[in-house]
Amino acid sequence: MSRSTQREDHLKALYALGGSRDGESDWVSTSQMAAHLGVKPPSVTAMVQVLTELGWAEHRPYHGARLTHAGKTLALSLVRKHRLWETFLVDRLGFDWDEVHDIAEQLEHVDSVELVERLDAFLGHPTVDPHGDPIPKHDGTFHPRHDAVLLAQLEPARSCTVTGVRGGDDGTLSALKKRGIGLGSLLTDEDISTLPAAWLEQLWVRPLTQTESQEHG
Amino acid sequence: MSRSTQREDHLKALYALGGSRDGESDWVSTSQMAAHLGVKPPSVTAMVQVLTELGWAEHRPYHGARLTHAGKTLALSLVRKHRLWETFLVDRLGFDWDEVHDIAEQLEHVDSVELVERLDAFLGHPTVDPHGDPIPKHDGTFHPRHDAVLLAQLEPARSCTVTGVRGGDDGTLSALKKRGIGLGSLLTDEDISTLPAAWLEQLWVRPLTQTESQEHG
DNA sequence: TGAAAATGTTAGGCGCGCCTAAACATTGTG
DNA sequence: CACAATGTTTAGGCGCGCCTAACATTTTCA
Repeated sequence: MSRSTQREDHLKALYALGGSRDGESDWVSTSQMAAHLGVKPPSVTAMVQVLTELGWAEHRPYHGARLTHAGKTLALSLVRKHRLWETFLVDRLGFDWDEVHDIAEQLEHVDSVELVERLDAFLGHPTVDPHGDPIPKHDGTFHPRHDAVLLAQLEPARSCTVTGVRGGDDGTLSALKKRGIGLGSLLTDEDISTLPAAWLEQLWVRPLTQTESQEHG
Repeated sequence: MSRSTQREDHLKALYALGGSRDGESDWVSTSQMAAHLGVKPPSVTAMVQVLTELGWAEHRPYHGARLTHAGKTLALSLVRKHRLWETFLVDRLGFDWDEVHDIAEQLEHVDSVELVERLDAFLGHPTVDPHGDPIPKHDGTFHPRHDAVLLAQLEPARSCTVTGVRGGDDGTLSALKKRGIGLGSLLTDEDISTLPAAWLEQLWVRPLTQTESQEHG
């Protein structure tokens, strides 16, 4: 039962840095986690040992740490909470998508299963959050992005729509907002060539089908 | 700027136990606060000293503590947050009024002025929470209960409507719910005589006007 | 009034999560 | 194969918020 905000944050870091794929999570170094969490490596080592005792992670000294199945389940429930709250903040309270991360970070640590489920229902069981990231279901399953590729991998001379933003630090998000780019935005071939190169690796997009391309002229 | 959940909780306790009246707050003993917070008196003494250094309370050793003006303002903003979240939980998420206290307790510590103001607007600037307690405005002002008296002080043979519940521990609230009593419930003279005596000191009610009495037969 | 009871504060210790400094492993290179 | 460079863990210390035990003050009432 022992949770606490810090444990949860370390768990999330472990998931964010190594747990994305199906099946086994990847090994993550303590310094990676430390950088991600804004903390020094020894602090992470200590916390990872706690997570290990709780059965949520395993730790191979000098090699790294990774989530157990139980840890991954828990991490997914945190991601779920985070993304539901972000959806609430943007869809219902009218925040911009670049303002909500820090607030959701705090809200996600509120401890009440009932609250999450009611929030989910209130929002109409959304499947993606305002950044286009999929929202895990209560049972931990979720649909990874389908159809989507990173802009950098898009075949040349192809238009697309924006379906998500990777990473999602507030700086990038507000820069995108300034250029009028949001979820669902249409990017033509010419648009794309004017974008900062860094964004090519950050924007998830779905190529337009033939029909769609014609609709948009 | 230094806040933290514990400081906030002690501030709220100080307000709840002594700060209700207009003008000066009452002196509150450390053991009263300790009982209220589920903590031992020495812990309160220590925290009260911190609050004093921050300018939010003053402490007369062996006599008690009370809020400064600044402390009261801060406490009111916490009360505001708490009651807005309770309103959200009941009105929007469909919780019963006896289920929301603990959750609101956590939500109220989320730190974002913008969030509170947007929530307030989203809820339509409510003036009372689901327990009938007034919600302070952003500037700290609020309308204390008007027209309302405790049931125990109601003149005999008078019907009334329920406008609030004092204290509001979950036990009482769920007992009230079981008897079908909520905000706005009509209590006739006969109804009242069947209620547990303890409730007479807990229910805020507004006596029915002559006209209203006739409408209800 | 003045001793006993009740109440409040100070002293000292503990767990948590963080830090720095120092010791230790791992890896790559001469 | 030794050794330097890099990365990781252990050792030891700190602040916060809590505790118990010991000490101080106020209140009560014989």
